[in-house]
Amino acid sequence: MDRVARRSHVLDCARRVFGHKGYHATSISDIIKEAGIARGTFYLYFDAKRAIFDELLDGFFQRIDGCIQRVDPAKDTVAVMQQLIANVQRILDLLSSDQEMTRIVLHEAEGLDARFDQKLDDFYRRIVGQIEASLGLGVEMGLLRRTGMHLAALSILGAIKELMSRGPSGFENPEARHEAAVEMLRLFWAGLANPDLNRMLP
Amino acid sequence: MDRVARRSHVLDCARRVFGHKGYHATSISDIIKEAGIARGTFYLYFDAKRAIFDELLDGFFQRIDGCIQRVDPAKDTVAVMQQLIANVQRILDLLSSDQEMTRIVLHEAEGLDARFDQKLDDFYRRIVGQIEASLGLGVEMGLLRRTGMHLAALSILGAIKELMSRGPSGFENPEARHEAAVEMLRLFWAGLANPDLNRMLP
Amino acid sequence: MDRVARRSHVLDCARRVFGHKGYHATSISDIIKEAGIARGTFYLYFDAKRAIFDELLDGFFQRIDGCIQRVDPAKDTVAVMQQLIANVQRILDLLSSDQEMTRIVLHEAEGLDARFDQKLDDFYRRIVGQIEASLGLGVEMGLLRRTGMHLAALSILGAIKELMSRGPSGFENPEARHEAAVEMLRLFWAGLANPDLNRMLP
Amino acid sequence: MDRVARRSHVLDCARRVFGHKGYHATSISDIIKEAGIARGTFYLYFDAKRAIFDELLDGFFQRIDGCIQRVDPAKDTVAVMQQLIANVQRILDLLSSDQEMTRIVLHEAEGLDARFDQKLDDFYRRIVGQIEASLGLGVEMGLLRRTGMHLAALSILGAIKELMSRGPSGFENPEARHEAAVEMLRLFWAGLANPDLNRMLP
DNA sequence: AATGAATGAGTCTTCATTCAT
DNA sequence: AATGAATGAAGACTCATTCAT
Repeated sequence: MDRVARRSHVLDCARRVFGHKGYHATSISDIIKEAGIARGTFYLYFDAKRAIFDELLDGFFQRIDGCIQRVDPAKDTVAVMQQLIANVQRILDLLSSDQEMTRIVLHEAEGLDARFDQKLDDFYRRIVGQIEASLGLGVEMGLLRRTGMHLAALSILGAIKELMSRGPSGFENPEARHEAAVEMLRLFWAGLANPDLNRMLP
Repeated sequence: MDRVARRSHVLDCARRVFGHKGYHATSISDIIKEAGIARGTFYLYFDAKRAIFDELLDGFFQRIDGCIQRVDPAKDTVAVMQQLIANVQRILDLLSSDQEMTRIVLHEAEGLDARFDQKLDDFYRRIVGQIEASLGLGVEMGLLRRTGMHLAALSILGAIKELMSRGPSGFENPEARHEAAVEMLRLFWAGLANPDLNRMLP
Repeated sequence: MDRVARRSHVLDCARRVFGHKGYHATSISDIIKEAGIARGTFYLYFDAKRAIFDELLDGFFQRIDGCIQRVDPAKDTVAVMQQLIANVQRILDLLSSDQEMTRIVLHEAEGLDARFDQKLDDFYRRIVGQIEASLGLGVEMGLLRRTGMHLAALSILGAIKELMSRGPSGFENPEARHEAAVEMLRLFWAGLANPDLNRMLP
Repeated sequence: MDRVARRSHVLDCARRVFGHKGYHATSISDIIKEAGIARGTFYLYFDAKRAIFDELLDGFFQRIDGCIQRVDPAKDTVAVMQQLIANVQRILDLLSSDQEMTRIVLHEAEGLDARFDQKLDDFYRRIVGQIEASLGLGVEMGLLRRTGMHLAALSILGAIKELMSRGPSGFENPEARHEAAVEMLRLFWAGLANPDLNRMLP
């Protein structure tokens, strides 16, 4: 096994163990046992326990960033909606395809270390920024109202996080994820109100 | 200082340190240094590090539970809305008043220990259940549509969590919190769409 | 309760606890809980954990010493034997009547502390000395052979100790103890007797 | 130093320290100081303080078990006696050669822990059983009387124990040990012998 | 490159003893 | 005399990291 292959093998194993036991409960011993390498070998590839965790996080964040695509301001409202739905769905798909990292990010990655927290915070702010940008586009197109967009962006992020944490477990099914993405759009686009009553709002 | 006062003094100090450094990074030494007591004294009041953290968590959860009040199904829609806003605001007020515990629960409390995680999960499920119950009431009153209520409940929880994690920092101001509560209601009740366009939704 | 009564009450309780849990596993907390007194009160009556244990040991040793009575060199061989049997039996009786202390001395009292070990060693040497003196009397009377008396004395002590440690459990019955005393005499007498007198044994 | 050598080096050191200070008074720090290793290294070879003590005990018990050999019921009474003497002497030799473990077992090993006590008790019962079996052989051969064999077995065990605890200190000399073994046989044989055969003793 | 033995700082927890009330 | 809160030294054990082979 060459350097690169071994490196990524160890990363895989670490991800599995971290996802299973959490950061603190995972020891270097766990990782090298899973990877079938010697103690010293681990430090040949990674500087420290923190470093390998860091790297897992970075890779995961990058993949998520890749899911979000700039919305093309087509004239057709439906086409815009579809792009938004597609963005959400790509994220749900990715998270579902890497449940270990999802679990790590949602449940284990906070409160470990000031540097980790900073990185995580940066990531989330970036996500929120991108959501806000998308919403801004909708505003410009006259599709969305002008106020409360920051709160909305936070809510959308929170909704995705809760969905993955505590949502229905049938998410291995891609259609369930599509359905969820559509439902999210429906919720945030149109709200919960009975359509007939919508106009009484202040 | 009598037993009760000292006990709550130690709890306060522990909360401060946990909030600052996180559960794992906090050692008993940190707590007793902050509290100005001897090592043995700590164990006179608390069985273990876990126990004091547990107690902090329990107390906080209880206070949050106390914030949520059953909505009275008044005939007047506005009155219902006001009750919902009041619920959200009470929660925001509490969380703002105890930022250390808020930080602990949001950022540090997961992934510590199977028991803690269970407790936290139970708490969140309870909250989601209460939100769903409130929404169900709205459905029965004909105010809200019938579908997607679970996703909505998760989103509302997620929204509050993100708001406290990453929301505007001006939350020491009670009016800012009131404003946020109103805005949340507006968002979830009516959605983001430009009111004129609402009816084009599928 | 006056000073003296309380003191001996605490001693009793300590004996019970030490006998039950052993010296190291017994904490001051155990003792004061059993005695129903406060922590500080314990130290009003005893200097330290060691001190109360010491005192228990001393009292017990004294009582055992009191069991052993100088053998009167009667002309009648049978009378001598009876005195020896009576000595052994008194010891067995005492040990049976205070099983806690017996257990402590046999199983817990060694290896605690150089001073304790010294005290215990002194006690056992004294016992061995007394047994040797008795045997010496038998030698002088022409009843016993002249050699190997030290080994014999050690064996008799060892026999009693093993009997109490690992012997039949029916020792609550005084007759069983009498029987054992007689049997011990038979065993050691025949081994020690002046060969010419051996055949007079029962 | 390779793994095996280091392991047995640590065992040796631990035996020395335990023998000197007793189980409770010995800390891991004492052992590693004696062995010249780091704290963590100790735990590389042994799971816990209990574990290393356990291992010392087990090894010692095994060696003692190895000393006791089944008596061959030769026709020649003297040959039987010689075998018995040889058994006793092998035990005395072993105990003399490992005075630290002897001290530990006799003075320190009881009252430490329920599991240790059980192990020790099992060991002693096994020994007593083997002595009784030997005596039973003598009974079958018509050499010994039929009664009191359990007390006799306990006495023989007790005798050996006292001999090693409080016996003459000249036991480094193998001849002194031989002499003692012979003397023990003389004492107990005469006590146990079938009265008809008593006079054949030397 | 790979190994795995060695390290030692750091953690939680216990408990005999003291001392202010 | 009695109390019981407070003390802090000491102990067992863990584990990320280093380094000689």
